[in-house]
Amino acid sequence: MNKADIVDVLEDIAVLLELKGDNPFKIRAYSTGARVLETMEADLGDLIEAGQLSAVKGIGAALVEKIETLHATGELAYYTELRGSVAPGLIEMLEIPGLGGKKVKKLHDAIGVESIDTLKAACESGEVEALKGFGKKSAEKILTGIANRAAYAKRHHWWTARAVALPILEGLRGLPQTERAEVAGSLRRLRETVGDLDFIVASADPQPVMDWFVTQPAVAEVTAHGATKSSVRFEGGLQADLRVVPAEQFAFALHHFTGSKDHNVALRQRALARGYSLSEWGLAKKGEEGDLGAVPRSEATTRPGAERPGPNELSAIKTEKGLFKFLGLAEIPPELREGRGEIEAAETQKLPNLVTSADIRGVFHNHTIASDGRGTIEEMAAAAGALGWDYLGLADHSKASYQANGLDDARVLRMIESIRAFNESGASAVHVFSGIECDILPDGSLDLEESTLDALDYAVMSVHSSFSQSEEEMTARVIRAIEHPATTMLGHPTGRILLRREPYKIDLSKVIDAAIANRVIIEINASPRRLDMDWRLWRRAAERGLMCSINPDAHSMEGLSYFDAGVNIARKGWLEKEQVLNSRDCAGVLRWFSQRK
DNA sequence: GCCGTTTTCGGCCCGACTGTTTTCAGTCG
Repeated sequence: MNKADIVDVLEDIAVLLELKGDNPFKIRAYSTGARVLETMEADLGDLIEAGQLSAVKGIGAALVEKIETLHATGELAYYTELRGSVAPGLIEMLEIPGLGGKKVKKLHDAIGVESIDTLKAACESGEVEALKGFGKKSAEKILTGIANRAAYAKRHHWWTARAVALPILEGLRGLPQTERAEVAGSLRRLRETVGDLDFIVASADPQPVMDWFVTQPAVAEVTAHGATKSSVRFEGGLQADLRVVPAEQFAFALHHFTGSKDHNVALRQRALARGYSLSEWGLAKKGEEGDLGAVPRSEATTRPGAERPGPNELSAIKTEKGLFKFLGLAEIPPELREGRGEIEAAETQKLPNLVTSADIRGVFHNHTIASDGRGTIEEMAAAAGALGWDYLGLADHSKASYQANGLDDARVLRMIESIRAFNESGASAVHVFSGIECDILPDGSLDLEESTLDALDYAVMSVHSSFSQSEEEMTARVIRAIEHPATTMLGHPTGRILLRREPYKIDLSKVIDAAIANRVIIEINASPRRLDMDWRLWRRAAERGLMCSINPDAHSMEGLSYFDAGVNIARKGWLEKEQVLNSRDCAGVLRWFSQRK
């Protein structure tokens, strides 16, 4: 069994234990183990062979044994028994807001609820509200939760979430009571999809801010409305939390709610090692004798032996940068806070100098009316000029993409001529490169004649068919295309459509090796629905010499702006300017193209 | 179940909010 499947089993075990009402810390140990395994860079097989799995922090003797058994046999008696002892319908009940392991267990044990259907019936018959610990409101809330289950569980593309968040953020900043306002969470960390929005506001007068937030026209439902925290759900299902804090706590709250959880845990451990307890409230010095962690701050200050950082020490921390500095770290950009080595890098001044949108001088993978785009050469070039770019690459589909009106060899040659004429007309300061998005056919051969490909400035090779090939077939198919001398870059290497279509099966580590060996670029397809290749793979691949191109896959003039989403992914992948081809000027790009040929 | 400059037991992040209670448990992030 591979690593990803083992991660799933460990997560499953945690959920099942929760439903059985097991020790919460044991449950956490399984969740932690799953996360540690998932984010681990080393190869699991190698680690097991070397007997080093137990050296990984968070994986102890019991997990080592279970992971090794799963890796070797694909089965685990403990897991099988556990699954047999919990009604399968209980698991999905956890998706209903307000229901956790204990309440689900109680519903099951006390009134025999075994599925969402029987739960619905029990709410409607009054059985639930009669249960001790539940009441009329609980039953109503559960029914609402069941009715909206699909919308609640849904994640949203980063691009979409940002469009919802920005007007709210602007509104919050415009309120007279607001001193500072930011959006935190996965949106700020630039994750490819976002589950909910977290707004943090600094204000001495929270109530008007709360009231404004819950009465916005886009709000479909108010799920909490407290003194310092409110939660709403917007049309479309996106949920948002607002927290209002005093100005002196803003940096701590912003950091805390930006996450990720793994990053926060690591940073807290670092603070503890230095004698401080870190929370969204701030930093508190731990007492000399005994731990004051559970004591409210107001009491802690009056307790003998309790020490907090002096006023100078604390008031000096007004920004996240100040917080990191206090802990001996360089400022870690939000998009790197994923618990993947950023703290070690910040400690040793080895954080990357991340590529920015301003570094981008042009983009390569874009379509025109020649295939399935909406703009002409002239219109696309003008749009590129408006973005301040030096050049634009046009790469329409090839003929195998029949549904997209792909170009055959003759049409490609005519397109090259049109682009040459456009460049020579002097009508535009933007230089247009002639390219193609050429289909990789099921056997790994290319969809156009070699002489046609040679006449182009560059070629992007992509898979658009036979997605259901085996991993071996797909990997061999793509590598064959990478080895073709006409190949400049590989387009959307997994074919995934976020929240809609799974990636096809492919061994990307082999693909990356082949790309490096053949000096072929892999793109970050910047379409907000793709963001492929995934950010998690870039750091190691680029360190080993893989070149990136950030490509919006624009099918219209507006689509060019997607490059921003691609820059986000490059930043999450620790990429610097030098590792991104389209941060080079025209001459630099031409040099790369000519060296490949 | 994991961990250890508190090292084989006894902790494990912790505070806000809700709904049910009448002082708190459960959920959530």
